[in-house]
Amino acid sequence: MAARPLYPFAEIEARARVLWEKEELFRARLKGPGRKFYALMMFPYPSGHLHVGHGRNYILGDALVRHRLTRGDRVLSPMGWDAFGLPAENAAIKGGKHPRVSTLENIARMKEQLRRWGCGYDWTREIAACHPGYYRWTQWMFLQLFKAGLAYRKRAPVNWCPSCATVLANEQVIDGQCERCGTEVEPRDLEQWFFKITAYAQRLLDDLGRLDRWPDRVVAMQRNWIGRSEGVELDFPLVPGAEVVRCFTTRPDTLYGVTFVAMAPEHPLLDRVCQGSPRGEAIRAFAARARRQSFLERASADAPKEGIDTGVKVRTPLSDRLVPLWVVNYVLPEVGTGAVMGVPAHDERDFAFANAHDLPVQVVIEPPDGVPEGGLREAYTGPGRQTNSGAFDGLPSTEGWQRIAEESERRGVGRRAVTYRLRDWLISRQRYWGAPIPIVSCGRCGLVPVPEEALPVLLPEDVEFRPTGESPLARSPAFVETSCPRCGGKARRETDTMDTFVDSSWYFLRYLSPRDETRPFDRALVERWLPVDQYIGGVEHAILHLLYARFFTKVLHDLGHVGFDEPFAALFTQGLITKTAYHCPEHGWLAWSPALEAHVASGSRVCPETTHARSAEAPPLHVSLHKMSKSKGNTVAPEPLIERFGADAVRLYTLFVGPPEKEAEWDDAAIVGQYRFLGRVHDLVHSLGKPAAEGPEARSESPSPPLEAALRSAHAALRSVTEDFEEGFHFNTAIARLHSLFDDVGKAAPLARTPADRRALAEAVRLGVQMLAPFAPHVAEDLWSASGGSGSIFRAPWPEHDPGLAAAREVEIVLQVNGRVRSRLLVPAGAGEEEIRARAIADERVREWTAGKTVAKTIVVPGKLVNFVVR
RNA sequence: GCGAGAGUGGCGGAACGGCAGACGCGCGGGACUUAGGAUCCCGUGGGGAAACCCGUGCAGGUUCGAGUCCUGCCUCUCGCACCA
Repeated sequence: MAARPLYPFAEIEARARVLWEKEELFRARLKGPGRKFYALMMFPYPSGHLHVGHGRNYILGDALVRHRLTRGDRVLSPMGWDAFGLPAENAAIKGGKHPRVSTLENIARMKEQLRRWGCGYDWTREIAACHPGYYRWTQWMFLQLFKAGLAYRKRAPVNWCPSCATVLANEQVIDGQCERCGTEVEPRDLEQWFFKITAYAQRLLDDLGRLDRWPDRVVAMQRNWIGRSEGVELDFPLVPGAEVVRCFTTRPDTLYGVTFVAMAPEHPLLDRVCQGSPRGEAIRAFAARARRQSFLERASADAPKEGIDTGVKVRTPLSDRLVPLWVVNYVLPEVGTGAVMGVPAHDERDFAFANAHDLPVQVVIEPPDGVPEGGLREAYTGPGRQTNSGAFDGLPSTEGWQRIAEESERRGVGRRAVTYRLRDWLISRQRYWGAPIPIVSCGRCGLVPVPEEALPVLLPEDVEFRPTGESPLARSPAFVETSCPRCGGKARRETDTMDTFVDSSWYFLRYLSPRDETRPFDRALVERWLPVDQYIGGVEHAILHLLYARFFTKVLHDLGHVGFDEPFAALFTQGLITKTAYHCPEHGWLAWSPALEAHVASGSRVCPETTHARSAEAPPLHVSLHKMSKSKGNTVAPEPLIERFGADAVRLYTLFVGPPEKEAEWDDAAIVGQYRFLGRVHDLVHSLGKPAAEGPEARSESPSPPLEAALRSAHAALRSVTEDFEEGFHFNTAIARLHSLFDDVGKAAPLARTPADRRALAEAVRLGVQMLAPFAPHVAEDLWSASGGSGSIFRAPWPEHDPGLAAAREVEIVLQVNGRVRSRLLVPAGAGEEEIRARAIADERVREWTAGKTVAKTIVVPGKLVNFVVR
């Protein structure tokens, strides 16, 4: 039974939507007077339904955009769809619809959701990554990188997800599992396409320093991810032999402590080593076994450190000793040079390995407390004085570091080097629903790029979606068989598609000219509108998407396509919305339902899925907070809430739930508070109606104290709410102020008697409604016209606060004795120190507390407090 | 281990070094109702009859005054991680 609504939000919201559409409120004016403001919200993947967690992003951005509109800025707030990707294809495999069909349906549904939330965009600029008019230019981007030598193909050990039947980028592997389906990832050697993002590692790192309007957290994560380390490459010659094993180290100061050298089982010198060793076969067998382990297994901290002594020796540079060469599982081919020098005394891993395999420990950095009796019990990794280090003895290790690096360079046995953790970006996917890589493979000409004028390379419609490890495109002869653009001979198309992160690495450029069929973007417009003034999105994209978009922008800059090299001037990452999720060891994640919630609230920890007799021993429910996700069944759909409380109340609650950069726990029940508030405001403003025409006395006379107080409250609120829009976006406190303001106004309203009173009241109401508008835009339109405003409230300029009114007329001074509040005093706002002191001393309560004691000191903070220090 | 952040009522959360707990939920009481899980009003950190006292993860420190600043811990969250 639907209770009668507190106010007719359904009609009000429908009317407001019509007004905004008629007014074309969000239509961007790309040229003309006024400051430009490019507000960008990360475009969503069209999964089918937005939940309230997504809403936080869009509502925050919408409030910001609406505020900017009232500031007279030329706002560009576009929206689009990150529409390629695995889920649509997986759905097709399950026997459903073609990915194109399901994607378009999802887009339509989600667009309507955004509309119902009241989020406004310039829909004339809508883009979808799966549209040929878009992916044509994604392919164009690929060609630019290819021509610049930044896209290349190579056989490489890659992360393979057996369930999704595709390779994954390093970034898509979480704890050794596929980020999408959770299946354990396997290592495989495959021909793959890469973007050479490592060529930009240093610049991506350096330019982080310019991103002063990005969250520190995100900058730190990117820095971490790029993972620069400075060190020295040292050459260890095989003895006998001409080859050298090259080791990268960040601790050249420990060179004299090397007691073995360890290399990865994938190391290119492995064959050569096996030939020179009587144990060749055993080494080969060990290496083959180690290679089958996943990188995760080998790289995890508690994995057993296995290795085999090759019997081959290498000569250490400078220190000139013969040490054994080992092949070990814990050295990875992709890191550094794929070989490390082993210094058990000063490296924890080497210490553990040396202990397990009886290798000597040679101390070369003196710990501050000396070496304990009986040798080191653990590796000493701190700084100290060089010892047992030949000519370098006695130096502090920091200096030893430099001197050994210099000496190795001078003798040609080493060189300073920088390595990065960042790997090249693997962009090929053996899947259908993505942009085809625009390359043709010709027996005579090799890999030939598709000419730009021949783009797009269209995705064929009729393919089978069974995942086999090969792209579905490979099974479409009409797609595969083609002619070489260079020699005209028979050729085959590349059948892999691009990682969807490629699509999203440049979309912010396309919004400026979304329908342009002649070029990817309009340079003149892009130069005028980029970088994005405010980017808003989830912190989950702190590394991947943002790093790739920065990379693309730098590449486009270097190739002369744009004049800037950072795409996003300011970034705001909002915190996740979490909700309690229920998990049962037997039944997995249980979909949330009111019944389940009640079940758990009743104190039961027994899984409700188990209804039969043995339910007493049924597995218990685990209840914990989780990010909203479909797989955990704890998503909250906005529709029922909008139905019951209206979009404005849901918006207010979403913003009110906590500071936007922090995680917040969703609670449906708490929305009612915002709903009640809006109901009160609605009734209040409608009961006051339109202000009558003022006589001259309304201006000249001053309002009575309660009305003046309400007006002062409005101006004070305006000052602080305006500040919230300038930085931080802490709309939770802004909304709290509006609660208080309308409370004050509601109490003062019945006391209005004179024309001056009514004028003050009308102004307080008008300011309150204007401040409310960005957060609760629909009802604000209604209140605007009910209180005499004309046209859309978003066409009215954001008000300026009156500093005289925003400051209180009287202030309360706290009177302390020894730091404890004992009394209070009301003084005029501008009261000076002497006046306050005199009145404070005269205060009766103060006299009681200071009686018989000596006042040692009196602190007076005008406008704040007086503190008497007594003994 | 490295990096970032957070610990405040029953809950979400407020507090330029200056009245701790704004605002909201919940809860208690009342009003209005045939009725209420609607709405409105009042109350709501703990102790105490009161005066007052105690309270912001723990231990110190600076200060007239510390949730806030400093030192050292503890716990939790997030990111990275045998990274050579």
